Amino acid sequence: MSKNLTTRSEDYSKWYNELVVKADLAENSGVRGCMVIKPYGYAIWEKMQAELDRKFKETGHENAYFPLFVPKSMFEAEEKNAEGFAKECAIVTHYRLKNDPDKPGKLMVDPNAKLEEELIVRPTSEAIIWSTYKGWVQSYRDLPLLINQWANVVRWEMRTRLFLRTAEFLWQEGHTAHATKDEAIEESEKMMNVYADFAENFMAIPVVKGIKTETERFAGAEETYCIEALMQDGKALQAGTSHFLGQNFAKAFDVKFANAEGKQEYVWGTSWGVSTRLMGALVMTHSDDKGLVLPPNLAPIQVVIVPIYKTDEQLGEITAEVNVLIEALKKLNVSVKYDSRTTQKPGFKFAEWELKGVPVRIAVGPKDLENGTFEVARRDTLTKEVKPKEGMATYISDLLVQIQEDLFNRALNYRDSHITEVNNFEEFKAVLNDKGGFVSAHWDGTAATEEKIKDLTKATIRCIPLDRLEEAGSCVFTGAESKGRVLFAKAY
RNA sequence: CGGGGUGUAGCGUAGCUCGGUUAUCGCGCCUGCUUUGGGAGCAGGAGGCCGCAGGUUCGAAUCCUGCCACCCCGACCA
Repeated sequence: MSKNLTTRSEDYSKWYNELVVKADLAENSGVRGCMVIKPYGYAIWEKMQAELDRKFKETGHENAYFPLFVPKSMFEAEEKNAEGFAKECAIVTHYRLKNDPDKPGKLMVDPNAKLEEELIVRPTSEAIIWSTYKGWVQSYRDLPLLINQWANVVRWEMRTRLFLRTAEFLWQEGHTAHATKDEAIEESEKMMNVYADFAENFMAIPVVKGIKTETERFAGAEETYCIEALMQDGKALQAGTSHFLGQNFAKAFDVKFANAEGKQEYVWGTSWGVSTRLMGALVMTHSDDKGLVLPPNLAPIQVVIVPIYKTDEQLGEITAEVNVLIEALKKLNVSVKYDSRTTQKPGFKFAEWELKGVPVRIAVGPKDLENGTFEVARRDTLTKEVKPKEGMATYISDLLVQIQEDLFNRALNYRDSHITEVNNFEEFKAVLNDKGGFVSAHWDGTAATEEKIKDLTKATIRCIPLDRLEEAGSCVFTGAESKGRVLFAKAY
């Protein structure tokens, strides 16, 4: 395996390869850039799912499921969208194998089982969902339609990258239909905000909210809202998108409704999604050279307790003490694991749980039994302190809150100190190469300039920040008139 | 698809230029004893179609041909 995700470390490839495999996060299956997500990694994904699902329900959405296969004719109905994804589709052309007469024991595609019409393995589900919506919407009373789907999708990328760009990935995709343009725009913005809140408060990943330029916009959308995060190596990562689709899909799939006056109108649409890519963002935002660092809100195991003992008798005493603490922690909804394995030594366990990113480790040994204490270690700061056992559960519970906050603030400081305003192209290139991060610069608003800058520097416009100052300026590249600064960066 | 590289035990590797006993070393794994407050030590042990298929040769991990897979750099992209 090769270098995949990065931290601050310059020599990241080696430790990360170790990490991914040993941390049980995932292993590259080696099949067309697909990814096996191992149990520990999947537990993280499940926590993300649960939190997102809660937020979606809270904002009035329901889950549903649509087919994996999309008939080609249906796929191509919305032309821009189809064109945008055409180059990365897996296609089903046959439905049967048969014994190969030339190679005993081997199978071959049965040429007689060719499909009349090819099936596209969904790279995204707009087509199949909008073709379904046609039958679900007749009246303004049927609107809005607020649906989310948890699914896998396939995008046959030429080059893949663990977590960030795998051929198959897991995601959620929301698809909504509305009676008015304003309502649809409001929905897209709302979901962008849901994502931003999730990234920042749950994953402790600070993000910039913004809109994409026309070049970077989702194929088939009128406007793409996004959240952009900054990784520890200075590269940007698109962490989530929310699209205002206008009436493009409604027109392509003929989704109309009768308004209160009985007049037929096309509905207005949105779609929005986040994927397992967020797990890559998680690693690249918080991890260090000892392995993962998980924010407490996201950690499947928040606290691990490691006993240190010489005899079975000691272990018994320690376990009795630990059980009291575990009960108290559980009452405070802290997820705790007692690592009582007799097959590994304490030092080994310390290293292993650090690799897995467990936020807090508690060690208990004979000394602690004697003194009535526990040793508490933080994963994020790698600091240790000895604390009295009285009030330990509450202390830990508060500490988890503190760690969550500290992780976010640390990432935020890093991000904020890596947004650099530049006013000429020399400076632009220098900052990009020497410092990295976001470069905030004036842009003349043309795709041509965006393209040229990309060719010269590999930096793209990550977004036009929603909170940007509207000010007159001159484009960093052409000197032409600009209405405000945009964020450039090299991106994943 | 273009350019470069690599395939040897679960993982990481030496050997290949210049063919020659039983394929090297480390990690991991198994057994035993001693250990246990930061990835233990010693002793013993198991584990290999040397990517696949042909060819050259008395003899191939090594030379030749073809194929396959993976990685890196580009183009593409969440």
